[in-house]
Amino acid sequence: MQKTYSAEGEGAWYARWMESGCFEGKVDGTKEAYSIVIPPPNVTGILHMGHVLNNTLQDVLIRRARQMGKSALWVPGTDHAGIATQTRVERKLRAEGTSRVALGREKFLEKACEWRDKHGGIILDQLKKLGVSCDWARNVHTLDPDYSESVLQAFVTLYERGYIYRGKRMVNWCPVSLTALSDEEVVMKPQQSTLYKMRYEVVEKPGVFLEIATTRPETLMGDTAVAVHPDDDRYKTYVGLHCWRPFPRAAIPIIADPAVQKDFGTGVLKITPAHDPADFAIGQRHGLPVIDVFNPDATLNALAGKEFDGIDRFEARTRAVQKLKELSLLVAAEAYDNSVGYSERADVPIEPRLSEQWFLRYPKVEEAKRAVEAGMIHFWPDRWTKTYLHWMNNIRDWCISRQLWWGHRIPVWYKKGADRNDPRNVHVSVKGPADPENWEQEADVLDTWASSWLWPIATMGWPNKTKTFNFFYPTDTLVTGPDILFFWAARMIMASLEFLGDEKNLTDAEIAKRIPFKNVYLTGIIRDGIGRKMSKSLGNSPDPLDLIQKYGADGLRFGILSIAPKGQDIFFDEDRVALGRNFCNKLWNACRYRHMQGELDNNASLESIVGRIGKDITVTDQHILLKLLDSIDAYSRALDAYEFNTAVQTIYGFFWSDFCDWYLEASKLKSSPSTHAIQDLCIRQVLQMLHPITPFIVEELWNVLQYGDNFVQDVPFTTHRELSQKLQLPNSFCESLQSIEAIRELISKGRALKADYNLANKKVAFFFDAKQPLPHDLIELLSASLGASSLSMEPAPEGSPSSVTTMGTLSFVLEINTAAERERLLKEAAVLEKHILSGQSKLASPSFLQKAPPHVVDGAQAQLTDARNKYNEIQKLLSHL
RNA sequence: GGACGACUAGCUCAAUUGGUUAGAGCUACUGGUUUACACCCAGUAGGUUACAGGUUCGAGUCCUGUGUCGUCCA
Repeated sequence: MQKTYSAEGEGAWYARWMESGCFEGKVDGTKEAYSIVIPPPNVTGILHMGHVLNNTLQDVLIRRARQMGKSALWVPGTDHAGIATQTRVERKLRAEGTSRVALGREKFLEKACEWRDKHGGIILDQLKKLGVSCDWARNVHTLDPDYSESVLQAFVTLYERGYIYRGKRMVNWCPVSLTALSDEEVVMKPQQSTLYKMRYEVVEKPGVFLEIATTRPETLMGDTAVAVHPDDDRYKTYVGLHCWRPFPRAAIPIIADPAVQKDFGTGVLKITPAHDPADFAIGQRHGLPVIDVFNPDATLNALAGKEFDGIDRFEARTRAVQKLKELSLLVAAEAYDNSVGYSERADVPIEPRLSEQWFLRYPKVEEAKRAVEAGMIHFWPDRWTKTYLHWMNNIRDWCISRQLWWGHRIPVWYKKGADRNDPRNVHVSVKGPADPENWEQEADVLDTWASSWLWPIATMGWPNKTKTFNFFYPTDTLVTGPDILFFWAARMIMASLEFLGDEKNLTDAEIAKRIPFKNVYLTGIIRDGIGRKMSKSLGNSPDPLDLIQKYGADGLRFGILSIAPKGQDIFFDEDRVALGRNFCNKLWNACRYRHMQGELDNNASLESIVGRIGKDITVTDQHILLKLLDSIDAYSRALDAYEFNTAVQTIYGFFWSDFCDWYLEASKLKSSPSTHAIQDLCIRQVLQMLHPITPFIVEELWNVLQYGDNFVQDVPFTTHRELSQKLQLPNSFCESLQSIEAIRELISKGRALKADYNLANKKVAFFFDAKQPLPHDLIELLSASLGASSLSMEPAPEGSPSSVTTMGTLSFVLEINTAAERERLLKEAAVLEKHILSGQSKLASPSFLQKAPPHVVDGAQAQLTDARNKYNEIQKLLSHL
């Protein structure tokens, strides 16, 4: 074995796993099913740290399920990411001197498919480098023919059930992507903008002006009214009159509407129904005309007036303000903080725009709430339940149409040349009309989320009832980020409840059968060292592949899991990955050391190893066995509660501190078949615990130490209960826990004493004045661990450097610096004095003695006694100096 | 404006759900070629648990308020 572990062999192990088909999700009635569907990454994306975290967590769950003897399926796949992909393909076309429009829909889609096929595999290959154990043969893409059919079927079903409608509404319009967006794709950003105050002259009272506040003067050309609150005494007399819109000059009515806020600005609002959702609603109530002065790309059109025609919206704002100034209508321009909706993808302010779109009234909202409230679906951490319910309670219809070409084209056809609003001229079906030449298909495609909300059911074959579906559905755990709780998780719940059976109100039992997953684990968001979200634009995200290259996939996985507390944001630090790599190296070397100690005995099964442990075992042996059992228990409980970092820390602490630093060091004194067996046992169980976390190195070492020919994932996990039954440790062993802890304290004190006298690497003659006789093997251990040239079990001559411990006083003989030794002892005495005082006052309090539980009182008493003993001993030492 | 979360050693995180002297790793510093490992070993230093009150025999933990940061929703 090499002196340093190298992760170079990871690829070879992955290839062997793939060859064997061990990640295949098998329908096997003799086993319990366990399944996960991957949150499909964007097909043209590349791996980032968020993917690493998310997929490592899923891999931990799925590998652990296999170890527990379940038949596990992890379905991988990608989504087509409508806007993102189309934008990138269009960019490429522009670079080639052509365009989407020039090519036409069919040619463009060919190009887009080419692009997808070229880039689409990248992220999947990257995931394989990370070691994830998906059933790759089942890889699904949202634009695959089968999946597409599911998406269209879902649309048709919802249409038939009356959830889908088409209508002219205010939508969030992205002027760059030239498409509508759903509310969820709009992010509010705080802005420092300007509040303009301008005045409109009252038509009926020349010379009288109304002052109006607005942040968007560039829309005033679309004003069709001015509104005040009906109870606003300042303006009551004006209601019913008109005022002059300055340009294009026109008389517009002054109306009263309760939606106007009296205390905002001047209390007078300009009403632009075409460019503001609230104004649109007011316009509807008052029958106002709608004048759309914008083009789809947010330049202004001829309705805004000749001088604005073709001008960009922000330039138009400047010009409109200028013009108001020239007309002496601008009263003030004040700094003003507000929030503006931005397009999530294109990162430009969205325009509220009136357009013809397809909308979905969400189905099964009540049942979806019920599923979570009744605990059929559990969020981890639980607090997300509240966020989920809040969104569900304020849910609004979903704009599902997108003015794109890349995606699922809406399966609606209109009779050529006929009125589209007449239902008789509309055909809705998966296959399309029988006489296609007489119809034209809807141009829009569906929102990508309107395909991925079917992910758990469509990847398993819906609408067909497949064997896979029957066995593996519902899935067990969805692992995802809180940022897509609404986008995706909530919608999947509703979709599954709606589509898996007849349309009706569902009973709890029916809900439980239809839910897509039983648990939702919300990961933290990965941030950089100073708390910023990792993003490509900031350039603060390391490339996971570089990290894998540098530290190995195992190191990366270990590192990221070690800082993944439950649902908390994660401050990424490359040092943690180094920690993971170092741990792998430590593991490697411990195994190498075992290998060097001599021929391996029979390691082929747990039974054979346990059988090799003889009756000759020492206190040290007993101690490590108890610690091993504790660790397995703590590890299992942590993973059951999705506390991944706790599981990692448990293994780390046990293996590095208990096993390597103390047990292996102690066993260097004398090795026996029993100690070899115990080493083999500890390593074996550590490897089992590590398999979900660092699968590559585990597989390698499992082979090196000849634990068996199966892949580790197929070896049944040895639980705490099974192991303790096999070991049959007598209760008396529990004493070994305490005595070893005490010995360790003693050794540490002795080493510190040596270090104080700059003797750390020298052999020293020690004296130990023990309170109670020590067994022979512990004396040996003590002597060796201290680096003692000799160890006399008697008090040292008076005036020797000493350290006081619970077990007794440890000293060595040396010509000492009296002043320094006194200072050292006084410092310790001061600490003890503090403890004694606090212990005394506590035990002097009757209410403490009365109300505190006995074990706490006993503990305080024991502690006080110990501190007093040590204190007295130190006083004695001081008096001899 | 509302909701949720966080605040513990220079940094990243623990603390068995209110119980004995708040622990690890990293960093820093000191010393180490003890034949598994310098990706290592031994040791030292580092804390008024954000702040102010309260409940309690006992508070990092529970309650109230304040502050700072983050996320989500208006």
